[in-house]
Amino acid sequence: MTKPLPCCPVETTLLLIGDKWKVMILRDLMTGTKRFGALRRSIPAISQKMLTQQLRAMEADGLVHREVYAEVPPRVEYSLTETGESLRPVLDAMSVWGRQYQRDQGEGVA
Amino acid sequence: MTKPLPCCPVETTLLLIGDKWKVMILRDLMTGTKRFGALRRSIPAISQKMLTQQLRAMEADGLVHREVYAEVPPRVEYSLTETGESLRPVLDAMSVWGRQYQRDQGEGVA
DNA sequence: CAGCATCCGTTACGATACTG
DNA sequence: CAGTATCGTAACGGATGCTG
Repeated sequence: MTKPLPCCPVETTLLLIGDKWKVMILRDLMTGTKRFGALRRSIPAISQKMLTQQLRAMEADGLVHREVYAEVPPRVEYSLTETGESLRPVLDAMSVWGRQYQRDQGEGVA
Repeated sequence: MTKPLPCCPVETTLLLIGDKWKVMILRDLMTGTKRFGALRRSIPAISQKMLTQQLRAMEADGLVHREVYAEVPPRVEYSLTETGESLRPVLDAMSVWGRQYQRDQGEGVA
């Protein structure tokens, strides 16, 4: 057990998606199955290490499905599991709030 | 500007509440105004430094209101701003999902 | 192409001590 | 009571090089 032991549901959720990269990966996979390289390209500035790491974590958490094709050159496709899909409302709520917040406060930000 | 520059609304939200401590503080303040010491006592294992730090950040972000009473002994009360209050649906969504997730994964958290 | 192992700098965080 | 300041460690995360 490497997890810092959540005490409430909110924290559970946060442990699973409360990460800059994870939400971006999720957002990306929300639009459909993607290859490793595609994810990497579509997420600016993410290192390969981080991408692998986060994907593995999310796979272990049952949010992401990893399909490995034994071909040459190798191909690995990532997609959301049902559980991962079920996060959509949560991410939407965050997105809606974030947008509203930016309108409220982010006016002065150039 | 210390913020890592968010590119999408989801990330904006995450930057503001995507933190173990912040959600706990928010949850706490959702039930009403609380003093510094009360917050500290109600949040297990948080260091005083972290509490101050997070509260200041949230204050700067306009989520939390800080009321200082010039008395002896000093008293400082924290409460949610309207913006902070508006996070309730988001936290609720996270809470609902987290609870469902725990049930799905059969994680019997003692 | 996808991924792992290693090194290594930066930052986060906790513990502690001091102040109004 | 509610902080601030300092310090040392631990973890995070990026860059690079090697493999199937």
